[in-house]
Order: sequence, then structure tokens, then C-alpha cells
Amino acid sequence: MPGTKLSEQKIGDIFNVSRTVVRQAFNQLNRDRLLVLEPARGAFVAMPTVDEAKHVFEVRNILETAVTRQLCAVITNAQIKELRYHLQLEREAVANAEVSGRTRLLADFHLVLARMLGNQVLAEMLSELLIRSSLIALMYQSPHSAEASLSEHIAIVDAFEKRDAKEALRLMSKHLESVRYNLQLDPHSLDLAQILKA
Amino acid sequence: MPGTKLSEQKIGDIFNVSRTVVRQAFNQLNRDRLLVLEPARGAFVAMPTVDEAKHVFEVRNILETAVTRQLCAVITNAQIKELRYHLQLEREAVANAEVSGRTRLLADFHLVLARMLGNQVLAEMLSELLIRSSLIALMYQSPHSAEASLSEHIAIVDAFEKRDAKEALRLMSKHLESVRYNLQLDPHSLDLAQILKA
DNA sequence: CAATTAAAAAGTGTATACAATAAAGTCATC
DNA sequence: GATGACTTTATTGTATACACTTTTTAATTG
Repeated sequence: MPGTKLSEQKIGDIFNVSRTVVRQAFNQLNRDRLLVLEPARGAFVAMPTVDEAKHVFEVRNILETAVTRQLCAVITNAQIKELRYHLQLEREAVANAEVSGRTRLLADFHLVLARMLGNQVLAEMLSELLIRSSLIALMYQSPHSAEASLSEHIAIVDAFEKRDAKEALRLMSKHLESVRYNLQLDPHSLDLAQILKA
Repeated sequence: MPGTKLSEQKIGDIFNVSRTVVRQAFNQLNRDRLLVLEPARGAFVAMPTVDEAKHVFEVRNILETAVTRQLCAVITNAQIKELRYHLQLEREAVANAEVSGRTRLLADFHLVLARMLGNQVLAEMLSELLIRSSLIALMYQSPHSAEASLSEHIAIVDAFEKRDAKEALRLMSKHLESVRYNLQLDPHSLDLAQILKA
């Protein structure tokens, strides 16, 4: 949970490795903004601020808008089929109440789109943002239903199939806006105490 | 130089620190894509491929286009003054033949623009791309003159001052295109042997 | 009893030691 | 002279030890 302190020794004991290895992992997670390292104090699960959350979604919007626009122009039928298959996986995951699996699949949809452009730099950057989004969603629990996300994904793929770039762009922007809007980012709804004791 | 192997012990000796600290640095540079770590073999200065170089510039174009568009709508006179001051620094650096300083300042211009939007996530991502661009420029030596970059920067700020978003966008895209185009990315001009022995 | 301070405990920061792996060198063989 | 197996050397991967910092606990004092 965000804010939790992670002790090098304890984590090491769990996995039967030395602090050396744990510290490497901590450093990597720190670069991904999932952990905050306070000098001589320790590693804490990151608590992204409301501003940071908004910024992450702003950059996602910039990148994913570009992805949508470019992909619409070059997407192949085979790729659309691939997307349909992915949507099927999402559908099954949403049906099962298994939360972690479906969260990942719903995020993966966005990554699959980015990867289809063949730009690995872009895909990696978006991947980072998606991971941060997951932490944000965990912290600012979203009532946005998985069902809603799924149906929005379907609509986006429909637009891709029609090669309707304008519509795809509109839907993607709306989708991101929905996800962001449904985060409890408003001051009154942010029950910090609850988050801290969770 | 790209491709160079860096030994943990040797680097540690230079700075009088243990391998532990050097490895931490290597890991960070690896995350920034400046070093490639090959398991049990060592750390090598990254040699970005032509494709990677193109991808970096594509993502830069996406992000910086968005920065330009958004900034044009909200930029203040004080910020324009700040940009003018930066251009003055660039001018001085270009006048002095000091290469490393001017390269940094020319890249900084782009970062300053991003920071003006107040989105730190965006600024950090662009910063990463700018660093990678520097390595790319080092590897695929660009004949694009610093003077040309400077005058393009000036034109962009002029457009900002006129709040001419369309023109600013056009100029920024053209500028990035110039920089990228002037890299020796074409197969015939990539003298790998020369790079490897450099 | 609260507040302050000192001592103890726990945890991080770095160096070093040892194990595992890859590279380089050597010798024998064809 | 070139090739291939074996030995030696060098380098990385991980664990551990010690120094230093922070936190906690205990004791002392007003």
C-alpha cells in the first residue's frame, strides 16, 4: 500500500536474497516512480500526489492521442483481429471477478496499441505511465467500472475498423478522461487517513 | 564513446569508490539507456541503432508538438522574457567554440519550454529523450550547425510572442526534422568502423 | 506527568570477500 | 600454421561485515 515502508532486510528474508539484491530492486522501482527512497531512512511505496496523477494522465493523453491518430492510418486487418482477440481476453477477465488480472489486461490494451506502431521508445514510455496509473488507481480508488472501460475499448476498436481517425481520437480522449475523472482526485474525497492506515 | 566497455573496478579506482557505488551508477545509466548491461559481461556505452534514433525523435516530436501547442495558449510575457534570456545564453555559447556547453544549452531550450507547462512528468520524460538525443548526436555526428539551431529557436520564440500557435508548431516540427535529418542516419554514411575505433 | 536527553536498537550506506562466469592465453594435435 | 580443448586470468554477481545515521526506548529532571 502507498506509504508503506519496505525494509531491505525483511524483503530479503522473504525471498532469501541478500540486501544487495533487494537494493538493486529498490533502485529500479525508484526509477519507475513506484518507490520513494529517502536517504538513510528507507524505501517507501510512492504516494503520487493529485498533481502528479493529473500530469501522468495528461502525458498519457498526449501520447495515446498520437498513437491513435497514427495507428488509424496504418492499421492492418490482422492487427484489428489481434485487438478483437485482446478484447475477448478482457471480456473474460471482467467476467471473472479476479481484480488484478483484469486491471492488467485493461491497461495492456493501451500498450498493445502503442506497440503496433513499432516504436519501442514510445511503447516503453507509455508502459511506464501505465504502471504509474495502476499505482494511482490503487491510491485514489476509482469507481470507474471495468465494464465501462471494456465497452469503451470496444468502441475504439470499432472506430479503428472503420478507419475513422476522428472518431477514434474522440473516443480515446473521452476514455482517458473518464478514467481520470473517476479517480477520487477532489480534495474532499481524498481520505488520507484511510489511505495511511490501509 | 559508444560501444566502450566500462569496468567496474577501473571506474571505481578513478573516483576512489567501491564497485558497489559504481554498480549503482551503472544501473541508473542503464535505465536512462546510456549504458547497456550485458549479464556477466559488463557495462557498455549504448550504441543506439538507427531505428532507435528515429523513434526517439518521433516521440520528441509528439511531446514537443503538444508542448508548443499548449504553451502558446498560456505563455506569459515574463516567460517570453525568460526565453529571450535563454536565447542570449545560447548565443554566447555558440559564439564561444566550447562544444559541450553549447550542446547542453541548445538541448536545454527544449526542456525549458516543457517545464513552463508545469507538468513535471512531461518534463522528466522529455529530459530523458534529450539525453538520449545527445548520445545519438555523438554517435551519428551531425553537421547541423549550432548557428542554425539557434536561429530556429529564435524564430520559435518569435512565434510564441505573437501567440501564433500554428506558426510555432510548424517551426518546432521543422526544427526537429532538421536536427534529425542532419544526423548521418543513412546506411551509406554510417561508418561503423570509424565509430568503433573512435 | 510531560519534556528533555542519553543510551540502545534498528536500519541504511559502503567496502570487501568469496563464488560464479566469461575472456584470454597456452599447449597439443592435425 | 590453424584449430580445438584445457588452464589461467580477469571480471561480474552476491553475500557479508562494519561504519554511520535515524529511530526508538529509557531514564532523568523540572
